Amino acid sequence: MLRNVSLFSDLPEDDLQVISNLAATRTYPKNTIIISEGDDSDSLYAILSGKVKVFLSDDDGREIIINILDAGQHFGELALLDESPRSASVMTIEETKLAVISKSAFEDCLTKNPVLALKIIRELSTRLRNLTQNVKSLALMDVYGRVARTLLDMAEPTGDKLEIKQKLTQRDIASMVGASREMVSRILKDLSTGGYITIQNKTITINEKLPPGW
Amino acid sequence: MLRNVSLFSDLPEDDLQVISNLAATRTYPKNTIIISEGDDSDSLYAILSGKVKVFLSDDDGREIIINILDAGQHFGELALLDESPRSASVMTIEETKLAVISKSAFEDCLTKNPVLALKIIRELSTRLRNLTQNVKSLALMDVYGRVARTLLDMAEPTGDKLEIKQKLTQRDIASMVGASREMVSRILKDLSTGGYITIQNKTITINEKLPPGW
DNA sequence: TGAAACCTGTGAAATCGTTCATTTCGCGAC
DNA sequence: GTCGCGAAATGAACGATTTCACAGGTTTCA
Repeated sequence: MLRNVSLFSDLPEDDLQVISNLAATRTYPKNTIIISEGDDSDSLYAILSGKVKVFLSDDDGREIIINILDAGQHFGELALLDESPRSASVMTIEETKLAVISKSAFEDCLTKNPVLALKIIRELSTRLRNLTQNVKSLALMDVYGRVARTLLDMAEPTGDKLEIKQKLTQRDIASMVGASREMVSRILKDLSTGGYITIQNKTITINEKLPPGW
Repeated sequence: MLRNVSLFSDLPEDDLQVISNLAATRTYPKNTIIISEGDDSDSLYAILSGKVKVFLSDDDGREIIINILDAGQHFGELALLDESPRSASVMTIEETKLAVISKSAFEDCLTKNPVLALKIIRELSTRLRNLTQNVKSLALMDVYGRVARTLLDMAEPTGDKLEIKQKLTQRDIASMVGASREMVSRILKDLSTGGYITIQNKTITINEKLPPGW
């Protein structure tokens, strides 16, 4: 089952076996915190099923979501690569089954498989790019633009439309773009009445016609 | 001279020699663009002397600075690791001497020195952490807080005070925190009259007494 | 099924930050 | 010295966004 985790997908069978033997499988209910920013734990988690959000929060409980991950993806490798405290928090957003991989097991594997290092580099790179774009839009775009960008980012082609599979509440979107829930409500309404998006049963579809500047 | 670049500091002599031979050394005047976001060039640059800023900008010319680098540091490795277009722009902020290293030379070196891969991973990790913090403050803090955080981040202990070596204009700070120059002006004044910082000859010193919440 | 919890829509007021306009300051070039 | 120019200060107007308040909906789950 670890074979379906992208990070391990082309690892030799025996290494995977080793990891697999050392990994614990656990199931967490919805809304459970797996990692808290600042902790100095050092496990790597692979998502076998379910969904989690990676986020940052301040003392007032305001939060910003920087990623939503699901089956086949993994998280927690950063603390393990550079031995620093957790840089973000992770919480399940539905019941989630995780494989917990210890630092030592992973390190063994890393030294034996140089390919894995490359894969990690590749991955850190894309995360760096995403975060960079995130900084850019937070610093340079208004809320309207950020919502637009986020919707486009999450949309996948389905038929001849772009559709956002993920069911998101306005609160979720607000946390992703760093804005208030009310603002998102008003913007979604604007986009909706403008004919740019269609919302049915919490699923957002982006129509052909795009607002100026998209 | 490449030996002083942190990335290469513990590379075997002969590998360094190879890179050194293949690298071109160039000197750029102040305010020269080395890399533009979106380009698909793929060189790695090591700073031999001088200083550059890594930034993102939008069509209106507004910009956000995500990093300032100087001698011994390097940039441009991302495009080289994952073959994507440049994720940010880089411009000299004073006369700067750079070693330009080709993709192939670097890749050779990377496959021959697994240590280098680890070093890169380590480095990407810290950049990821920094950017993550950046997103956090852009999303959750007000301008006042972001200026404060940025000043603290840049300060180094000198004597019994914290001092910011780097001479920064208000415009620079504004671009680093994603705010208007005027706002920074007002905030610096507040911090100054509050006795929290002292500005002499464009050098900012942070005093013991810290505003609430720091 | 019914209550609690959560999501959504929307107006009005308040707040934060930008933009604009103008003045002043500091400094290097000549 | 002083001219010229970018940097900095500052008030005022404007604009974007948040906050608050409240009124339905919808989902969840005991």
